[in-house]
Amino acid sequence: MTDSSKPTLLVVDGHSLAYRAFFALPVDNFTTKDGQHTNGIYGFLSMFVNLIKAEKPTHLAVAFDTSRQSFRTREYSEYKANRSESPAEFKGQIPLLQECLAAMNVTVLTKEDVEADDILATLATQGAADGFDVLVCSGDRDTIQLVTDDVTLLYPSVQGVSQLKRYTPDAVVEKYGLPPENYPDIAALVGETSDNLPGVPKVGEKTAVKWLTQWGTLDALLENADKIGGVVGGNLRDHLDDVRRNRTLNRLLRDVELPVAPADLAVGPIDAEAVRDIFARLEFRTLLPRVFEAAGADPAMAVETAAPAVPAPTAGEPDAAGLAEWATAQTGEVGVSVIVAGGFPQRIGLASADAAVESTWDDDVAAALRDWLESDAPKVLNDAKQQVKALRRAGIRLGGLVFDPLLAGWLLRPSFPDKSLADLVHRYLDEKLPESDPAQLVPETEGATPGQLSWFVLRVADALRGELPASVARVLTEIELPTLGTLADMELAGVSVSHEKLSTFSAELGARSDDIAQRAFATIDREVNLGSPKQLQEVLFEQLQLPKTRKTKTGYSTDAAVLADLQESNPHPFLELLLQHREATKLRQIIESLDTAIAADDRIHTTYVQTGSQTGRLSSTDPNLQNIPIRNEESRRIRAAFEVGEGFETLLTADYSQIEMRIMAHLSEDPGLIEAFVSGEDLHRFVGARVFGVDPEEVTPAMRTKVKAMSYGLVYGLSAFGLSKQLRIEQSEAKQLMLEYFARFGSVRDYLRSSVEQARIDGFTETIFGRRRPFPDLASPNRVLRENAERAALNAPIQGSAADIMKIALVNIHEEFRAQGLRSRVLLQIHDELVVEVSTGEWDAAERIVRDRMGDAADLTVPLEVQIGRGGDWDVAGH
DNA sequence: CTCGGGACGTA
DNA sequence: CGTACGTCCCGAGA
Repeated sequence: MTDSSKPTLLVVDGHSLAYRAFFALPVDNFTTKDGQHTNGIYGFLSMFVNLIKAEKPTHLAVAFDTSRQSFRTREYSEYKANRSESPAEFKGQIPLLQECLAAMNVTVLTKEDVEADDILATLATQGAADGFDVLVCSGDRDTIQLVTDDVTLLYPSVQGVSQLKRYTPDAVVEKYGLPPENYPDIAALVGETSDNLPGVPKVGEKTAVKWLTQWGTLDALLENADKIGGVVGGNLRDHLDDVRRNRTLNRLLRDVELPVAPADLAVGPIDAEAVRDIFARLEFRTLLPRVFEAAGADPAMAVETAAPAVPAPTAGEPDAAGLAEWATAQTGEVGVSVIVAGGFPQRIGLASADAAVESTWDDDVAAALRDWLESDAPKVLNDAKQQVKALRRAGIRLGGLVFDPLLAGWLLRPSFPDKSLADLVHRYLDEKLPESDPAQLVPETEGATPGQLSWFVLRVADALRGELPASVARVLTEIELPTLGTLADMELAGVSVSHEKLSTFSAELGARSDDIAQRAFATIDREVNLGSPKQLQEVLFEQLQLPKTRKTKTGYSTDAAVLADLQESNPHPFLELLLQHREATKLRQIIESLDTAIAADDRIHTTYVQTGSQTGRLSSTDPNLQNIPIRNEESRRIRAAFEVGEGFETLLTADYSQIEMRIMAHLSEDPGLIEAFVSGEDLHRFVGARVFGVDPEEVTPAMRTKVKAMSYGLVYGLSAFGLSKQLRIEQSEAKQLMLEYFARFGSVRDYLRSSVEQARIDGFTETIFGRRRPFPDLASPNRVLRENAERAALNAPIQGSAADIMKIALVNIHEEFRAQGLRSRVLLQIHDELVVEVSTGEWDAAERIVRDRMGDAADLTVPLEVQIGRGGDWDVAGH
């Protein structure tokens, strides 16, 4: 037991423990979707938090080796020379582990020319002298020499890093028969295979201990080596130098110069935001609460963030007139927070830099504030869309929205969208937003009031503005904020969907999938759950003995591509039926989820997540209307259920043709590609003619398919391997195709190469309009990670520019419809397509506006071509 | 009950 | 060994 009155210093050898974890944990279970291996990090941290929870250290440090070179390798070049190079998969984890520790506010120590254990020895020695109870945690047996009454060693057992054995002086004596300070003598005699330090042949621990007990010290033993008989005595005499060398090398340095003393290592509060970020990157989920728990278990490690330096102003509660008076008197920006309940405003709070007011929302407040809310007076709202929607339901169209911290935060860091004001307050103000605990009936802490929220919103906005590069600030002001208002209207409008059409189709599919299932069961003489990949694997690979397919984390793949391959090589009726069953049930699921999403107004109101992608695209949820099937004839019946609403004349669909290839032509300035688009010829026919050296009319469908796949693949960073797989052609042919392609469109290759190179230099990519996306992994030593980043970086400016263009077009169309007093409205955006509900008599005007505003949304070196369709439902309109 | 994985729909 | 998303179901673990 440690003396509870003394502070406890815990020092850990990060390298050796992470290395053990690396081999103990299966890498398959610890790889991020990007391919970063995390088993060493996970295993170390898991052990580490358990250790903190159990030992509750007051002071803490983790030491790492800097390299394999140290003073020991200089003294004895063979030192550790038998160790194979540690795998690259492990090395790449060390910087990330150090990042985790930094986020947890744990001091990380390294020093050139010494090993981690020397740092531990130094800290342990100083700590004991300074009155600490010291815990040393290392996987290197040499640290046994550090054990004293004040220093306890925690050593991982053979079971792995989760079990730690405690070495006190008594425990050392019990295990080795000698006190800790003699352990290096034993080790010097026996040798240490893992350090490539050979000892005396045939001498093990037993003999070493016997000798040392007999002679008292190693020196005495070595001096009297000639008195020892037998073969082992001879061996000892032959290896005296080895033993002396071993003893020199296994003595840990206790006087390494360090930038810190034990007292400087006091455990501090963890940086909750940073921990969340790095853990999210590493895809650690279960570990996150454990870290917080371990941190919370000790007040010294508690997650705490400073209270605001200046407390939030107490919000006044004037009456409706007073509220309006306060608002109109403001000359600067005003923070606004509308508390929404059931889709309508419930409370509203306003704040300036030093004052706040708030009120419950009622008709009087709405009437009093309407003019100001609708005016251009500058306002800042966080996550404004839902508040804008609530106000519109209450008959007020918010004006003067100049900033939204949530959007700004996403533009700065699209890979970690901060989800709430609290996240933003923490990250950008380093303060804690007062929040009441919803789990408590009577909350201990008061949450911020609407007026105070608004005050925080304003301050976060200021902090964010300071970080936004000018080009990104323009994207916010000119693209994102106007888009926000447009999306609010689109969501409120919703799209009319026929319950009848859906339910008829669903019933058909239900009957069909049951029938298919029965027939499938008949072919294998038993019933299984066709929706269970696990049960399917049993059927396919055990019962039917089909050849094993692509490996997955949990076994072998049974996806559609794999099943199609199997059907070709090993035909079996079950395979075809399974595919049909998948198709029918998938469609049915989509239909059912759409059906349940139809609201009381017979329309579906999706939610567009403006911060939902890393490239600048929107995403759509509850339900997702951006993935409604279209690829086969039957699935289009789903689109047919999306109808023009009552009181409107028709649906209009408008989509950009080949917008990404056009952006590629613009960015690469490739003369051939530009000519293709300017000529107005079918793109793939034109490209095919160039690549295959024939006239455009001689391009066969097969040739067209190939160049089409090639062109689209370019935008994604497709390899020859991928191209060959997709086209089911030889890799050599795919390679040849790429060579021919680039021979004719060389600037495309130049552009793609240089854009990734520029991103490597800048650390980010940029769209035509200045939207940025950071790519830290372009510099990663991990090849998988780096190459993934390269493909994403290749794609980001193209996909992102397309997203920018569509947003600009969408906003312009929406605003022109309103400016011209049309009832027609945009309902849906599906990345490069818009669905518009056209009011009676407005077709010509609407069609012209859509075509023009999509066509002139960006000024590229190639024209933006738009295809328009018309019909009473989405299926017809989309043709 | 939550969570990860597999599968699959779209651009 | 092709970018960007969201949703469903299953099965494992709490």
